[in-house]
Amino acid sequence: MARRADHSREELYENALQAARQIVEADGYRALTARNVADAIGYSPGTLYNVFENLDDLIVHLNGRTLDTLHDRLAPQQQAETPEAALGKLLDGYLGFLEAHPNLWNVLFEYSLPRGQQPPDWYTRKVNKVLGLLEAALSPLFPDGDSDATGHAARILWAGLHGICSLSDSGKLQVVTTQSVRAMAEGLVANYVTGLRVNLGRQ
Amino acid sequence: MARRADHSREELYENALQAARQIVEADGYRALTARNVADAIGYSPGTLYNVFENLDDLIVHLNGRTLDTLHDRLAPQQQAETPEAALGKLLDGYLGFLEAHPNLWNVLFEYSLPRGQQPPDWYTRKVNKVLGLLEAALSPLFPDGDSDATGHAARILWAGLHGICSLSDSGKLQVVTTQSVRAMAEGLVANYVTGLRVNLGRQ
DNA sequence: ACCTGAACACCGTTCAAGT
DNA sequence: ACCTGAACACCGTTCAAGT
Repeated sequence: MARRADHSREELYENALQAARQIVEADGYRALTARNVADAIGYSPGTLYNVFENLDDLIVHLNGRTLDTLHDRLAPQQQAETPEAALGKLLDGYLGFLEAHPNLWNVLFEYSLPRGQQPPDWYTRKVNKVLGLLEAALSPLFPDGDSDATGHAARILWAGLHGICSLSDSGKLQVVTTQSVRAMAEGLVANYVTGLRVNLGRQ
Repeated sequence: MARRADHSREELYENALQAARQIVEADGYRALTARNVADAIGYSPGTLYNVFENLDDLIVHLNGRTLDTLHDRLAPQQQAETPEAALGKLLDGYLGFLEAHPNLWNVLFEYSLPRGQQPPDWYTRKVNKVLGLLEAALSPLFPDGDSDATGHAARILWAGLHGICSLSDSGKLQVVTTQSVRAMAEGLVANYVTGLRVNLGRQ
């Protein structure tokens, strides 16, 4: 067999990522296998390893695109009078994204690189870009422009919200509470921000 | 081949769960396979399906034991003057458990039942028992004895802390922050509890 | 140079066949 | 009644062989 060159390397990359996305959206994370992606683009499994290092690498690229999509959805809703209002908009956008693309969100967070392995720099940059939106919303609470403290608070709040969303996604929340994800997220944000206001004013 | 009856059904159950625990502690979640457990107890894979419904069922039983261990570690440290002090002790205990048994903790939270499937009642009761410790710590903040509100707050805080621990466990936190898990958890608890105090007093 | 497809070393789960 | 072990339908990944 051999060299078909029906598609350039770039076309293969593009087709594979689009197929991966469709497979995930349609059938979830578990259906995202090398064989399924290869089938969908009409190539053998081996060919994928010509374009991607391995399946992990393909998933990181898919998740990179998901981060871009998420950022583009959240970025426009940035102007708001108060941190509370800005966070409310971001939360709406985030939960809206989760509802629109539950399986993509699931891969984004349920997948993790093998222990000890780090994502590429361009990937980390995309994560920080999304986190930047949260920092911008929180920054008025830190009037001395303490960007370190703002960044820390943003990451704590992000991680906290992630806990709510991920426990809900995996079904672990429904069995111990009747609260909705939205109610819990709003409860967390409201009290955390009040706490920040009070404790920052105090010092 | 055939009936050995070297071990009763109860002994097989016990041996399998102990082997599962050892495999997880030594080599992590991924090493927990039916074949590995069967090997470890000296039986064939098929025998496991005589004792457990399937591998999911075995994992739920393992996680049930982990929940018991966690509860027994957290329960003794219950008397404290303030909610803040009580939460500090619980947090210490929880992070201590995580450090002592990272792989068991990982299975407890990374594993989830197939979509739509619910854990057995006895399992949910164990989860709620641990959550009860958190409720007890928070309850002084709700002087009118509003157990619904206490339960909601406990579950929000628990989910938030879970987000921090799980993002850290999967390596997603280290690449975007230099904060320690403990610092983030303390930051979340401190501000959330301050927020609760202020917002509950206000209404 | 590129692609194939068989191969390797694994999975969870089932079940006919044995004692 | 209990246990085995081969079998089925899958995995990710590699690589000799082909064009």
